[in-house]
Amino acid sequence: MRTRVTIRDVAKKAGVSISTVSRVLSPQANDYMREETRGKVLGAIKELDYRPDIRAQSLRGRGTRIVGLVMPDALNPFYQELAYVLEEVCYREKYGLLVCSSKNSITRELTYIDLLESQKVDGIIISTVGLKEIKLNNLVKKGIPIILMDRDVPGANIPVMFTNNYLGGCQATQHLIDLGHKKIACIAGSMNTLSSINRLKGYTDTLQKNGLEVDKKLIKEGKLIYKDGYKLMKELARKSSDGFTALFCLNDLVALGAMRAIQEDGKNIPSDYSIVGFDNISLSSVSNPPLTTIAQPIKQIAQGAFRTIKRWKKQGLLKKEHRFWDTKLIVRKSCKEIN
Amino acid sequence: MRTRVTIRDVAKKAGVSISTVSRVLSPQANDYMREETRGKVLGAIKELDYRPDIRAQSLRGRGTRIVGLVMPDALNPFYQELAYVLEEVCYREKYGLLVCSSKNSITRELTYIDLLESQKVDGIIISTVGLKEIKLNNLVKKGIPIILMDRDVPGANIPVMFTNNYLGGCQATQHLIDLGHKKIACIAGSMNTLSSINRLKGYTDTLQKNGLEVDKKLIKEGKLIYKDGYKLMKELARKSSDGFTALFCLNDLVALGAMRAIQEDGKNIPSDYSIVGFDNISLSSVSNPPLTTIAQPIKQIAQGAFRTIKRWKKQGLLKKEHRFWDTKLIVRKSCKEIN
DNA sequence: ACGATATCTGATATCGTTATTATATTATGC
DNA sequence: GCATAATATAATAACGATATCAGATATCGT
Repeated sequence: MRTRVTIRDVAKKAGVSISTVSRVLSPQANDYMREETRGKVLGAIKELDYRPDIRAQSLRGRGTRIVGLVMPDALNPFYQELAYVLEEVCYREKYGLLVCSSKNSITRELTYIDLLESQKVDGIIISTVGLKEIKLNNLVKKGIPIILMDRDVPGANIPVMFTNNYLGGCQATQHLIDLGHKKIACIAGSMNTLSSINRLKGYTDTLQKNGLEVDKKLIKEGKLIYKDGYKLMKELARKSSDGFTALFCLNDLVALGAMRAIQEDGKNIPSDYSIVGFDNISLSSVSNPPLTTIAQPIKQIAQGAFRTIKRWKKQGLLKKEHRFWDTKLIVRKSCKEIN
Repeated sequence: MRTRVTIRDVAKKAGVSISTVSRVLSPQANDYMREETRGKVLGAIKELDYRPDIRAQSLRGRGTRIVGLVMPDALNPFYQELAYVLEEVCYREKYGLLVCSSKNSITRELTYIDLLESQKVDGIIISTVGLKEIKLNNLVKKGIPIILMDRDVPGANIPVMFTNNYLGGCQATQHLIDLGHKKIACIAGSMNTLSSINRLKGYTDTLQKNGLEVDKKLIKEGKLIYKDGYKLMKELARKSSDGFTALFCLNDLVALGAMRAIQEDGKNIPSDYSIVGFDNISLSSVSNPPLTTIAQPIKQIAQGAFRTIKRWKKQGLLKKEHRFWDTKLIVRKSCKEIN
């Protein structure tokens, strides 16, 4: 087993000093070098198939070229797709992405933060379950850029990337109203996250703005998973006396669960119920019928988070940076006009 | 902005030398230490909220505690679930998982290998698109454990973790035969991967073993994605003169696409067609009807790969290690007995 | 009380790189 | 031809940790 190739081996083979090799690897300002020397070095690098050791580089003040992504639920297609686009962003800049799922456990989240801290990652992007202000500020003090997604932590001076969930809730509801629906039910998340609260507020505000009544009986709370969508839709349908004709689901998974429940009962979508989801997960475009939904700006969030990290590393944290990106209505086949 | 906390700061605060701190951090054999001293050090560590720098540790010969996962398609639920269980395995051992999706591009794959090499990861787990023997052996010579999944590369002395795809094909087909089906169609992948070939071979062999004819017209090839499942099922149904009653799909995504096509044509599952998929992705348990499928041993693959890496690092590569794990039939509601 | 051994801690070289500083070589101006 | 500047390379000290070796103190037997 040949041993590891280091900058020393390259220098030896090229017949120059390690400084010269380093100069080829990472040129400084005002660095002169003969083309011939540079050629010799590049030749040796190629011949030995040498790769600089990022750990060693980073010890000398360069970054580790790793960012950590901490998400609460790696089985949720929305986060999977977020991870996917973030990976793409990282790839383009030759960064590695370390994915961590906290599984909604605070302990796990903290353990992962520890790990990322030890790895001295260049930044952490997190949709946090339970990080507190002090912990966050400590991380910042230690020089680790950290970006929040979707959830702000009051008192912490940390950038946050937000989806404009309120707008999404409005868009979904308005779409249904525009199609003539007057009784619109809603399957919501448990009301402990800001994103759920804002989507629901978009829903209720839009109803009221259009002179429609908000009927508490038509709002069901649960976890934003397939199973709960199924279960809660069954509950809603049981009291069909309420006679709603449309349904806004706080995410696509829930919408798909609800669709399943509806179809199981022999009803049709969109003839009997119009449905709008949220997230625009890839599944929603191949469901039966394809689901009308609200697309989250995941590309913008991923790019925004990554760029903020790079800027932060370079120039320090400038000011509290809260960024909102707008959602977009994606019309497919799960809604129908009525009168 | 407070600067980074290092072992030096801890030593200073505890009033000991950095050697002593290091001894607390990573005890050697025959290391003695007074409880009092150890306590002082631990106190200082806690007070300063110190985390050892893995980069520096790894420079001194310890690992980086990172493994890289390279997969061809991060949008395929099967790989997503594989990544999920692998992350769990890593988490338990306090390793980080760097996920890389090659998107079926050889260039991307190579770029990622470069990145992982530079990061000096402790191991690479890869379902490769196009790595060649030389490249692999070079990695090994450089001391980077690499584990293949699903695809062997002839000539390379690299451990491979296999799903027993042949068995899976047999189990699926036998299940349908046991239910009385005589004409069983198959939607296969494009025949350039070993796993597809073996699943299909399981299918044909099992048909023959049971005295049934292999009808080429009932075998459709395509990509193993939802869309192709939909499309190919439509093609199969068009020539309904062939009169098949059951369908084996080479993965669940394809099966779900086929189900959609069947239901769109007003037919029922399992009354009109019995269907078996492959992979047991989480989606398959919530489809309508829930899909009978073949579960891949992803936990075993993930654990096997990880453990092999650790063993390799410790003891070197012992011998060519090809491991097969068996699939398992998961019976749900997409198949029906006929006579 | 002395040396031998056991127990505890510190000084230092090292890992693979880069940044700073120093040194060597060539070119330029007068 | 000689000082000066411009160009090109090398020597060396860090970065943050660990492992080796050496030094200091405590314990013990005789």
